[in-house]
Amino acid sequence: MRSSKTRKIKKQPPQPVDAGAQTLTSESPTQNLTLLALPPRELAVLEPHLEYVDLPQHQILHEPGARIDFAYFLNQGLVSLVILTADGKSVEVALVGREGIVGTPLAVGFRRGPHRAIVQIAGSGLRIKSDALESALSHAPELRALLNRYVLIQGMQVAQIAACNRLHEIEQRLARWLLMCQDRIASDELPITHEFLSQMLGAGRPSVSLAAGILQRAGLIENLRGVVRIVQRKALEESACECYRAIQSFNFGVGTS
Amino acid sequence: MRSSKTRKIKKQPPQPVDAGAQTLTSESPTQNLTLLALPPRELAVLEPHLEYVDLPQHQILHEPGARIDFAYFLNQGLVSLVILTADGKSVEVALVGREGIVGTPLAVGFRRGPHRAIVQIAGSGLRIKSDALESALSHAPELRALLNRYVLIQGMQVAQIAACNRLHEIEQRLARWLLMCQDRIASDELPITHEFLSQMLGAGRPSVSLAAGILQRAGLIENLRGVVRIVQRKALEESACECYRAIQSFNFGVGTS
DNA sequence: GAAAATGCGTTCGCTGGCGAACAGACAAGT
DNA sequence: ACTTGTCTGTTCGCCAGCGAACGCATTTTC
Repeated sequence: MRSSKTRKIKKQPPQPVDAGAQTLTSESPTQNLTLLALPPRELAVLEPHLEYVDLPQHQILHEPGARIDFAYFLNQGLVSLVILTADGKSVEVALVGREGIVGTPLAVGFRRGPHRAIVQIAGSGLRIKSDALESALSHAPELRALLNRYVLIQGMQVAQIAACNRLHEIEQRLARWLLMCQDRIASDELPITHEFLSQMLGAGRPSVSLAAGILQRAGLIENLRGVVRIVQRKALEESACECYRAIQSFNFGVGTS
Repeated sequence: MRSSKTRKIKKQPPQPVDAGAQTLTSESPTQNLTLLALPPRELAVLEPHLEYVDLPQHQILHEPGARIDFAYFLNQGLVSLVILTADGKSVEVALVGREGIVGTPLAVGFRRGPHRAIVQIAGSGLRIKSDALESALSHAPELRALLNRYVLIQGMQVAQIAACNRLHEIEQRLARWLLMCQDRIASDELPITHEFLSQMLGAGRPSVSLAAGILQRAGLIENLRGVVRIVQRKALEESACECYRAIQSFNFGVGTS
């Protein structure tokens, strides 16, 4: 059992959810891969309902069991889907960047989901109201197909994480997480604390610090205050488990024949 | 590392895959909940392509990375989706009974998936060729919706298992598995060995025997040779983790507002 | 009936990781 | 300057579970 201080993952400084919201203009095209893959006609259907939002670190996009009011198409940054247990522990079960969408339940008409969606690395994105998305879906078959495909792929990734959680040790899992994180953001400096890492990996904080220390002494990463810098990307891949490559591979080659 | 004897989950007695195949007749209506939920018009689209099959224990329906030739709608029995690692270990990541479908990748047009699908408890079902399913999908919007919804729900279940694998102990996980298994078959006698259980739970066989011994001494179950009998269902639910109820709840209440 | 295979129960040494605790480094605010 | 809060590094006792091994019972095969 964790202390009550860390039971809630992070106390939010009070900030209006609408901070930074503005309409998408043609001067600021999206970088979200799902939106980019849409045919122009369908993008035009969505566009009037898309709203630009900044996503500050640790902002919570939706809570387990609560209404999901928006779907988010990320431009940059990283969102974790997390399961919280009754005794205050937590594990990350999926990781979303600009390749996907936050709010998958909406893709099949559900308005609630069992996960917390929390911004791990600050970024930005376009959001759309649940109602607007649902009515758009009936006029956008390609979007529907893309989202359903993404739901399946995310399921595969979750399954791999399930196996990894059971079979692999913390050092390998830490390496995997750092790599998956770096794949989704530009920099090689990941602004994240060991405490947060421990909650993503479902491990104790000392275990994370220990594993991170080993990786640091091996010259693969560097532990700064609230920042992990990736020094030797290639070597880090070596010390990650097979799950890393497996999960990455799901983003393309699985389908079609 | 396991001994080479147990590396392959089970050597199959050579049996023709088509054993017991025959056409679905109106005298043998399906018990598969997905098929039963279809409007008659769409069921009629599928029916000429559905083929009855017996599913003997330990039959493998598809292998990771290999072509998926059929989708299966189970009538009775239980199929596990399993991830195999390079070093010969295995974990179950999902469990399918008559509520769903085996071959989810086909729902979005993929022909391969990363899991092994293996029959845990013998049963029967209706299968359909991948091609037939895909062309049927374009004329059966309700089927498409049902399958996509199932893909999402299965993803939620996998996520819960991912958390469970990380956070809960083997005794609780064993109880969860036995309950989930019994929910999907009629009897209270589960024909499964500790060895298989250990591969589903991603644990060592002695750990399973030990946990099963504790549950037996507590009067909750009875360990026979190749069979686990559930004696005190209610009490068994008590000793399972919260994940059991969570996973069950996904099969209904999550969606719609 | 004998031999072989299968499955369960149990033991034992070992280790990864937990949980609690404390010290020291750094950052921000006053 | 001092204080307070945050973050990392490290220690320590403890235990769940691993992996290998052995004995024994039951079932299957020949």
